[in-house]
Amino acid sequence: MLTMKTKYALQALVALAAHGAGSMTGNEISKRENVPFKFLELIMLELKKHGFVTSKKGRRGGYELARTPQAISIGAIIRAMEGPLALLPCASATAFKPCEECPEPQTCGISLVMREVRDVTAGVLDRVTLADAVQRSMQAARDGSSMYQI
Amino acid sequence: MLTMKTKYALQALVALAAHGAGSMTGNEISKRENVPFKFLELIMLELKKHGFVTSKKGRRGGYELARTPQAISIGAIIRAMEGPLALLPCASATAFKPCEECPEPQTCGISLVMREVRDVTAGVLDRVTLADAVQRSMQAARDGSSMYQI
DNA sequence: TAGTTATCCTATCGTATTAGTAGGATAACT
DNA sequence: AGTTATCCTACTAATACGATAGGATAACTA
Repeated sequence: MLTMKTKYALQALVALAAHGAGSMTGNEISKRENVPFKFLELIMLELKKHGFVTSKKGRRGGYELARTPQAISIGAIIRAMEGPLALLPCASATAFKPCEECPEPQTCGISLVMREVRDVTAGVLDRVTLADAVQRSMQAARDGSSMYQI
Repeated sequence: MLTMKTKYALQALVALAAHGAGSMTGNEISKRENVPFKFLELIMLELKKHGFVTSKKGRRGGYELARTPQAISIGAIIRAMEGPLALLPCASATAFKPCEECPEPQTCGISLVMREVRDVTAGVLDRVTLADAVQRSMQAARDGSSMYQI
């Protein structure tokens, strides 16, 4: 399970992506996404340090995506906030660490299974971007509302 | 990331599967898998309550798989020890729970992405069994040793 | 039947993480 | 100068994690 921090980060970035060009203030994001304002501030700070957003202080300030929504993958966000995607350190591509109790890390069956899980997980998360998330959301809204339009 | 408890549980069950027919004592599993004995006891108790192993007390006692290794999936073990496989409650098939802050849970882009991740993750973990893990391990050992036999 | 061996069960504990909250410093705009 | 927004550090209550401890109970053996 993802932490609330990571979930809020995803919500904030998707909100910025959906908002299009221009910036949003912390207050706007907080209200739109129902995220506690002061907590959101910490998260935006972290997102800025990781290079996902830029910010401007003072009047007419706010946050903006540092890159296009097509260039930011969900996987990159989760990795930055949460750490590796893999279920075990010995199955991680980006942060591999053998289990010290494992006599044969190369032939450990559990590790082999977890590497397969990691590959399919990363396969989705590194391919899907903020733009995709926004688009899927709009598509689902269209599909849902069409039920009542027939 | 899985907790140590879940990882130890997987190690213990794979050890039992690899051991074949008959039982292993907590001591044997603990030594073979380098898991602290008293911690392992708690884990085996939990695995028993979840129906993965049976146990016998006293001399010639020990733990045994309750079903064949082919009939126990890695996913079932992880779910029992750790909870749902999904990254968010709103993306879980077995423990779905909408985000209370989400105005439109059906059309949330993040949720849609996470449901896709859940599906591919469960696709692997619910398909792969203890028997598969043991077999993959043996296969990897063969492949590895053959490098030195050419 | 006494002793040994193994699981069963409850309690405890130090550390780290999580999910925030608080309060002021700093920068930018009017 | 005043307002508005981000920046930064510190703090905190609650929970989870990774064990450890100690005795109760059941089963087998001599």
